[in-house]
Amino acid sequence: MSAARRARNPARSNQPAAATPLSDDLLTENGPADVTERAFGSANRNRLLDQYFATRGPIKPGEAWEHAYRLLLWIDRTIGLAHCYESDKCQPGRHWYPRSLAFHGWLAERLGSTPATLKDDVDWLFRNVTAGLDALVLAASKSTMVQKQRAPYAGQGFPEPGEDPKLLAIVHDALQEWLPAKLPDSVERSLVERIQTHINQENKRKNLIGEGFEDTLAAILRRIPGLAKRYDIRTRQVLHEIPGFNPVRKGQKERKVDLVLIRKPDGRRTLVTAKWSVRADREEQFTADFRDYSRAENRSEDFDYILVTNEFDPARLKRACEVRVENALMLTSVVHVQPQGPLVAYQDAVHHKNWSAPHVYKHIQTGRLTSLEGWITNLTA
DNA sequence: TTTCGTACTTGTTTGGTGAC
DNA sequence: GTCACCAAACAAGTACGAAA
Repeated sequence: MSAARRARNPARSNQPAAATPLSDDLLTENGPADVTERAFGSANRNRLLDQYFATRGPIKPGEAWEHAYRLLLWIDRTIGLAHCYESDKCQPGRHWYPRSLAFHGWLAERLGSTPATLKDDVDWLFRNVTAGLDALVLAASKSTMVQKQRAPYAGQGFPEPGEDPKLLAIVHDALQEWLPAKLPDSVERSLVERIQTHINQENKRKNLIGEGFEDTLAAILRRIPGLAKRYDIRTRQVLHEIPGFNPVRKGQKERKVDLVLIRKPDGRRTLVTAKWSVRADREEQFTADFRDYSRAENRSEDFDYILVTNEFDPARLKRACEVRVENALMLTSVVHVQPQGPLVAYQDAVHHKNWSAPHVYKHIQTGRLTSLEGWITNLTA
């Protein structure tokens, strides 16, 4: 990467970067001054992570999962419970609803919260990313630039941004008994815009969970006493920039590793694939990545290949623990943010011999499926 | 500097199969 | 009929690199 490009994309330099200021045009009088144009981008994520940890001091291995959940775990708005599985299967009456209830209650207790207030104790990163974004989006629709763009069409009845007659009808229908009079048009538009912005922001969460999970893990590891001194910790590292790996052949695509830990005393390399959740297509990717890493390795030395995940599905966890390459387990370790979570969720299924849950229970017992705490403790040993 | 295409991440939606 | 499990298509956003 050129120096000029690195300057334009400070996040890729692995160095904390200052937030990019917004143009004045997008700021309201009361608008946020510190919201970046790339609110979900690396620079803003790391700025917020620094802010989150600024008052918290060093982290003990046993606290790592709490920080991961406080930062990233969210409440599924359709059921009001902590998200642990696909939304459709968690709806009331379906088989993951009681499991979501169990997990929600357990988590509230463990975080010193209550089932009612847990929503305020998790999802810190997303709530802070979007805190100013709502105002920003609403301000953008009224900015001088927008007024200028609409000027040639003034008075021709063009729809205003955010007009949604159906949504408005729902609001009116629900509130007609309590509304003394029709709301002014400007109030109606503002209300609809705020509702739409609120819903749209939720759709952006997945973008924070992706690289945000990698950044959160790195931020936690760097704050474990002694770990940052002992390991070189890098996120989204190009494979050939890791000691002992060849560059890709000409014409082939560069490989990046989600998280890399290089032990300073002996150069032992730990390649981490961080996936908040797992799907079948991503499982295939684990194997493809591992084969590429193995082919590129040029020291003839072992390296560790670790999956860190928050997947709750027992079948997917089981497969991750058991996937083999050339008659050996492919993953050195499978790390779950907090294995007690899945166990609490599907305790009803751990004795069902034909399901995957008992296998997951066994993998946890044997240490094949370990916790964030267990993995970090092992790193510091 | 801006625009566009591509690659990548995530969760959601939809639909299917097989066991019980 | 219910549930676990599987798979593909999709949606939304970030980031990179090339071209204009």
